[in-house]
Amino acid sequence: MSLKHGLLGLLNYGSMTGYELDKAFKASLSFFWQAKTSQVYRELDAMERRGWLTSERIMQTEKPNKRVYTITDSGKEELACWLSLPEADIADAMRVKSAFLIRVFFAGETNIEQSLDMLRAYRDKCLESRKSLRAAHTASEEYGAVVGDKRKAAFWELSILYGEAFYDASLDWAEKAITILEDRGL
Amino acid sequence: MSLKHGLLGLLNYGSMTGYELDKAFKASLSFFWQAKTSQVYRELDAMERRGWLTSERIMQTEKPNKRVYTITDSGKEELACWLSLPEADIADAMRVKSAFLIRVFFAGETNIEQSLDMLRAYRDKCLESRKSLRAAHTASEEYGAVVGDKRKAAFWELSILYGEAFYDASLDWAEKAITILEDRGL
DNA sequence: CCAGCCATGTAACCGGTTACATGATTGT
DNA sequence: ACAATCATGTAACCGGTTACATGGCTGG
Repeated sequence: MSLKHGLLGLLNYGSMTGYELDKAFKASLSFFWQAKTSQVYRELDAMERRGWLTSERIMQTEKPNKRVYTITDSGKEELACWLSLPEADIADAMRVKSAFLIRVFFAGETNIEQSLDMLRAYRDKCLESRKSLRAAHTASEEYGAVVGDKRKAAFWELSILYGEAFYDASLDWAEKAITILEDRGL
Repeated sequence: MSLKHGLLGLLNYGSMTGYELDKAFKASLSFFWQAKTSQVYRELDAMERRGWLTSERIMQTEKPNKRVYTITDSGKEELACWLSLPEADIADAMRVKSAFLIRVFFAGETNIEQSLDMLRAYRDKCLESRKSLRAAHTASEEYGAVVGDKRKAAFWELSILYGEAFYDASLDWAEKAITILEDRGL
């Protein structure tokens, strides 16, 4: 149930509308978790029913009406509880799912050009993602300095560092894989 | 739809029962994709309805009756088609989902000991997974030599190499993160 | 005697995806 | 003129998880 807890974490920084939350989620957590706008609204509803949030409808004339969500004490408790789940649950949280690697596993069924194309496309995507993370990194450093909370900033940095390490490793692998296939003529 | 295609790929090596497929899936593809036994049976049903498979019930007296699945030409076509999807879909296949990283992102809300415990537990799990992949690697090398298909064996190796690179990078990151937090006293 | 393997599934539920609907304001 | 931004959702569907049901044979 990570989407709910991701949203709780963001709302813990301050009250927001569903629209703003959706954008905040996509701007910060989308590297580790993806959610469609329609799902965000549905989850907010469910969270309010559980008493983790309250919402207030605000009428506007110039713009569409909006609904501002605020985390409750019960929601803060739930967040704290989720953040301190024991180590046992970490194995679950670590799990990798990659359709790409299933394709690699079965790529022996395709021809040489096809498998090399696939790997080259993967390498290019990794390069692209790596570049956009570099931008995110500098943006986060500046933001961290503004906010002034060194502890929070340190963890934001760490999560970005993870992403960089991940893409660097993926890139190295892709380049090595391409070289191996080219050299062996497979 | 990776589970369906993973199962197709395995059935393409030879006909099997649902039970055997489930075990084969868990033995080979479970690093990149996880599926419960009950889901495997459900997917096999759906795949048969689509005409990708046929099944034959085999009565046994000493053991429970079984049902052997065989890939059809239409299923082989579908597999080939999936394996040659264009680069556009690779971005989708690359996507990372990690509840653990959401926890890291919000770990600034918890205390020092809690966040260090979390990172140490993560590091330990990585070490464990890394060790079991080393075993899988040697097993795959031996199996590859027996099968004799160098091309297939090369891709099995590559997918395991990916896993090793992934866990090595995760481990390095975790150790670095622990050092940073300890040094800065955060 | 009990654990574990063999072998099949069903039912309910939850979470994620796709497609659709509305409609005013602001900037190029 | 056209796209983007603001702002809300609904409905149907698909994929993954949890819990449950059955039952004989084999090895420690």
